[in-house]
Amino acid sequence: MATNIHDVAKAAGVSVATVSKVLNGYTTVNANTKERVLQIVKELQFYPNSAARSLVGRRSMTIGIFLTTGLAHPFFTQILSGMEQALKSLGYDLIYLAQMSRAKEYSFVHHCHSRNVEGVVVFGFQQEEMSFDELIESGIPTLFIDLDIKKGRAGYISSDNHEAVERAIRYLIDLNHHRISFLSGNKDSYANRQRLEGYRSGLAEAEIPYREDYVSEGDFTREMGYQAMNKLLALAEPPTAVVCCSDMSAVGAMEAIQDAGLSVPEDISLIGFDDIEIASNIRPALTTTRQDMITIGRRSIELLDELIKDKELPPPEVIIPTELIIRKSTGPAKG
Amino acid sequence: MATNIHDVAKAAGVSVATVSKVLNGYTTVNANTKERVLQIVKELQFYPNSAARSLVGRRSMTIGIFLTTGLAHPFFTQILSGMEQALKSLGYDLIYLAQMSRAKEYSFVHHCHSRNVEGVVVFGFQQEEMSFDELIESGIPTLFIDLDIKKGRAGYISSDNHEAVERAIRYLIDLNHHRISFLSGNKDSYANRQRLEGYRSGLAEAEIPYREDYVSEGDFTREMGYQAMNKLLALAEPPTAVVCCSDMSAVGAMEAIQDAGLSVPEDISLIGFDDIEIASNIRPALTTTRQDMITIGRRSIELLDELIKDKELPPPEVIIPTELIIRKSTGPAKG
DNA sequence: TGGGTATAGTTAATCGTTCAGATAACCCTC
DNA sequence: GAGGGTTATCTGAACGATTAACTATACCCA
Repeated sequence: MATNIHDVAKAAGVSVATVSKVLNGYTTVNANTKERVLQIVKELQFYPNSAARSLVGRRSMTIGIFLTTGLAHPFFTQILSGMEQALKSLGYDLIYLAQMSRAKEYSFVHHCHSRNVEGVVVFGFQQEEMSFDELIESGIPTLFIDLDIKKGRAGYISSDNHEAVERAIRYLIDLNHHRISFLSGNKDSYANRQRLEGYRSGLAEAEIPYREDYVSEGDFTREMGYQAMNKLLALAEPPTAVVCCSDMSAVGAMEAIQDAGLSVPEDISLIGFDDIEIASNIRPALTTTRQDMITIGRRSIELLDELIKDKELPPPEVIIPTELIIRKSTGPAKG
Repeated sequence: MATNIHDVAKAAGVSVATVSKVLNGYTTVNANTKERVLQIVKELQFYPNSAARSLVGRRSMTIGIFLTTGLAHPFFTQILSGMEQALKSLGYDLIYLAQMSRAKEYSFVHHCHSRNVEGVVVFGFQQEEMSFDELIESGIPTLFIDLDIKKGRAGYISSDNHEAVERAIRYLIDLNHHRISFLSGNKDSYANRQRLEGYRSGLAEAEIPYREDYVSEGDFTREMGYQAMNKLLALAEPPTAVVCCSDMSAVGAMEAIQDAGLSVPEDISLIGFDDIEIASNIRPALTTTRQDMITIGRRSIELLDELIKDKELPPPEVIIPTELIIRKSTGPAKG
C-alpha cells in the first residue's frame, strides 16, 4: 500500500496531527519540525489520500464536467485545453461523470454529491427538454459555457455573439452588400439568440429593413446549411451575402451555392462562425468569426474557483471578445 | 447535507449494515426488508458517498486518463466518445489528473494513488524523454492506446497500422504505381514504426525495391508534410504516389504539390491516414485510412476493466482493423 | 426438551484524513 | 516557586461507508 500520514508521522517522530498541520499550512508548527516533516514527506513520496480528505469535509479539489451535446463537439478539446491551464495552477482535477444516464433514478446532481464535486462546468447549447433547475437549486457552484443561466451560485461565460454578428454585418455593408441573410442555428440556443440580435442591430444601424425570409431556421450542421442555403437561393431576390451560425453550416451553404452553379465570393459572400480547422482549409477559405475557446475554457475554471471559494459572490456573467478573420469567402457586392 | 446511509437506515427501521448489504447485493437479507430499503433509498435519493466507499478499500470506480500529447489531439474526442459508452455501462467515472506537472516532486503515479484510481488509460505517441516505468511498476492496471507497451498489468490497443499501409501500397500498385513514397511521422512512435513496416512489406510483396530516399523523416504535422513533400519533389525521379502518416501531413503535401504547379491525383496520388474531418473536405477529397477511434476508445475501457477485475490476466494486446476510404486524391499512374 | 442449523439482522472495527480541545513545555514576572 | 501566558504538540472523535464477527430468532428433528 501507499504510504499514509501515520508512516510520515512515525518517521518524523511526531503525531499525525502535526503532519497534517504542516501539510495544511497551519502556522502553529515549529520551523524545525516543519522542515523535518516536509523532508520525510518528500522522501516517502507521501501524497494525502483525497478520499479521506474529502470525507472529513475538506475540499475534494474535484470539478465535474457535463456536456449537453455529448463529447463529439468540435470545440470540446479547445475548451478542455484552456481549462487544463487553470486546473493545473489551481490544483483541481476534472471528473467526467459518465454514470449519469445509466440509472434514471439517480440524477447528475446526486452523482456530483456522491463524488464530492466542488463545482461543475456545463457546456453545450440548450436543448428543449433539458432542465438545470435541480443542479442550480442544489447550490453546487456551476459555470455554464454558452448558456445564459445566472441564478444562485450559477453563472456563465460566453463569446460576444451579439457583437460578432453585428461586426460581420458591418463588414459586409462596407463591402456594399444590402441583401444579407442570417443562416440560423438552433433557435432556442443562447448563442443563436444573441447572434440573431446582432444581425438585427447590425442591419438597423445601416437602416436596412429586417426581412423575415432572409432568416432561415436550422441547426449548426452542414446538412442544414446546405438545405437552408437552397431555400435562400430559391427566393425571388436572393441575398448577396450570408452570415452563417457555424463554419459547418457555412460549408454546407458553400456546397449549395456551388451546386447551383454560382461561386463564392463572386456571386455570394459567405461568413462562418467559430473558426474551426476546416474554415482555413476549404476553398475559398472561409471568412469567419473566431471564438477564443481557450480563454473561455481557462476563465470558466477560474470563475468557478472564485464561486467555490466565496459563497456570497454574485454569479459571474462574462463575455469574451471574438475576432473577425477575413479570408477569401467574402468580397464586394456585385454591381 | 446530502442523505447518508444512516438516514436510510433510520427511515427503514434497520441498521446501516443491512442497508449496505442491500446495496451491495448480499443475499442474506430478507426479500421484504430488501424491498423496503430500496424503496427508501429511492425516496431519499440516496447515493453512497464514493469517498467513504473507496476509503474502506472498496472500489473507487474511477479511471484516470493521461495524454502524452496534451488535450488538443484531433482524435481525443472520438476516443472519449468511445470510452463514454463503456464507462457508462461499466459504471466508471473518468478523471483527468491535471496537477501532474505542477509539482515535480509528486509523480503522476502518486497522484493516481491519492485519487484511488483503479486503472489508467494512456494515449499519445511516445516522446523521447517520456518513461512509463514508474507507472508500470506501480502495478496500476494500465491500458496504452497507440503505444506498444505490454508488461506487468499494462497492455495496449492500437489500429492495425501495418496492414493499413500495406493495403494502401497494394491499392497504389494496382493503380500501376511503382515509385511510391512514405511520408513518415515521428520516428520512434509505435504507430509510425508499424506503418513503415507495412510500407516495406507492401513493396516487398510486389518486389519493388525499398529506396531510402523515398522515405522522409518528419512528424504528423501539416508543415512537415509540406517540407517533406518538397524534398521528394526535388528528387531526380520523384515518386508518383505518396502514402502519408496523417491527414494533416497529406494536406501539407498536397499544398506543396499544388504550389509546384502539379496536381493531385493526375501527377501524384496521395493517401492520408486517420480520416479526420478535413480529409473529406479538401479538394480533391483525400483517399485515406480510417481509424476506428470510437471502437478503440470503447475497447480500451473494456479491456482495462478486465485487467482491473482479474489480477492474473495477462496484459491484452489488441489490434483494431482499419478501412481504406477511397476518394479523389488517388488515380492511375501516368504513362 | 434439547441441540443443531439456517436465516436475518446488529455491533463495532476499519479506512486515512482533519481539527477541536487537551496537554505539555517553556518563559516571564512578582 | 506559584501563577499566567505563549507556543508547540498530541489525543481522540469525527467523516460515511464496508464487513467480519457476533447475536437472536425460527425452524426442524430425534
